[in-house]
Amino acid sequence: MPHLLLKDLPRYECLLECAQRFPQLDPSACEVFLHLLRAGDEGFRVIDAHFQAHNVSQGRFTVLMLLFEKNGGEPHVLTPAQLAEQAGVSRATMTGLIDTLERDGMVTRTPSPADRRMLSVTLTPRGQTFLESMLPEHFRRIGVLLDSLNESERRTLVRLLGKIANRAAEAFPTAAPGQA
Amino acid sequence: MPHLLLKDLPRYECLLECAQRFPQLDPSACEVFLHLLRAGDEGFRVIDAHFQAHNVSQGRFTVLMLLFEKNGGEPHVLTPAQLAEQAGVSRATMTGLIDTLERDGMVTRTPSPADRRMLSVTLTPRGQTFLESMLPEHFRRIGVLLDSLNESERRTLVRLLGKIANRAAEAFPTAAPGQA
DNA sequence: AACTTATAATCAGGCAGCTAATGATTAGGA
DNA sequence: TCCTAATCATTAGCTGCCTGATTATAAGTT
Repeated sequence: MPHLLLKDLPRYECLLECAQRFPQLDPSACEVFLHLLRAGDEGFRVIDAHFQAHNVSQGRFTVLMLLFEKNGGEPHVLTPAQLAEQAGVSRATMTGLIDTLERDGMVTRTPSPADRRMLSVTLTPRGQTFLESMLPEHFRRIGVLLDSLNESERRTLVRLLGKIANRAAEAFPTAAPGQA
Repeated sequence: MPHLLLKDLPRYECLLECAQRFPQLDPSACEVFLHLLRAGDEGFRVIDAHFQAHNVSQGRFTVLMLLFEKNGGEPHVLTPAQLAEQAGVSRATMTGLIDTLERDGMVTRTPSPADRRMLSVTLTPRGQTFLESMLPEHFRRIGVLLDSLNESERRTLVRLLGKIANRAAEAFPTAAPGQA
């Protein structure tokens, strides 16, 4: 599941040595890249452990959050296709996610009166309660992960991470975006 | 496969609104966290597309790299257990990875003369050639991803990402470390 | 009405990682 | 020597995600 399958990152000297053999290797770029994957993996591991304790996967959690009724907003009723689009997964995957969530009583499928091909997916009261019970710890964990960075460092991090993500999307656009 | 299943990150105002309902939610921490997962996912997507073009998974690539003979180093012959340890996967998973790599002629298993329970896994010439042919593009992609950051920004990023990873490992240690 | 095209949701099958259980071998202790 | 415990690799079966094919419905064309 993790993106980086390495217990320990290679030392910088090792990157330098490797760069002699492969002139394309930019040691400081590789170092940043490895740190990025590791930090992402570690952060994900922390929240995923909490997910597993509540018997929910990242995918199912995302679906619940997309359906979650915010403070005074409308009920957020979406079709499987809309959910798949916003979650960035294929419709087939979304079918499976909704299957599990429906079996667990978190969401319900209701046929659409206008178009019989379509369904509406709604969060049940049980799903609402579930989220409200687990979200505090979820947010607490994220807060702990970042509590050693001050506001200035956080702004810097957001800016630099944004640069990398934008560069990735621009230089290597996605070939087949999910379900175009 | 990605860690973050969201096409678009929530707006900051949305985090602020949510924070009114959940006092544990630290908006700037959440923003950094979302950016971290997204940047990690995007970076991984870029190198994984290259892996797929060469019919290799992240796991198999890691095994090949662990066995890769550096400039003048020794041949890097390892047992499946050592590979699993260094790659951070279970031994069962490593068995499967080696199965595939051996079927493709990238590595060989040889019985250990000293201890008949053990094997040695070795990179074949074909595996060596394979790595040498794909690594330049691999490193090139990492260079492109980071080419909009100067050296100062890279050092900052390494430092801040390191802080997060260390905080994660320290505040939320892994419960069952692979195969202890 | 009949035909074609597009779209919604689903089904079938695959792959990568995991845990738990198994068989073979080694090491240590009485 | 024999018994027990530990270790190595493997197998079997699970989950979560994926792609590609399938079925039902809708909409446009003639």
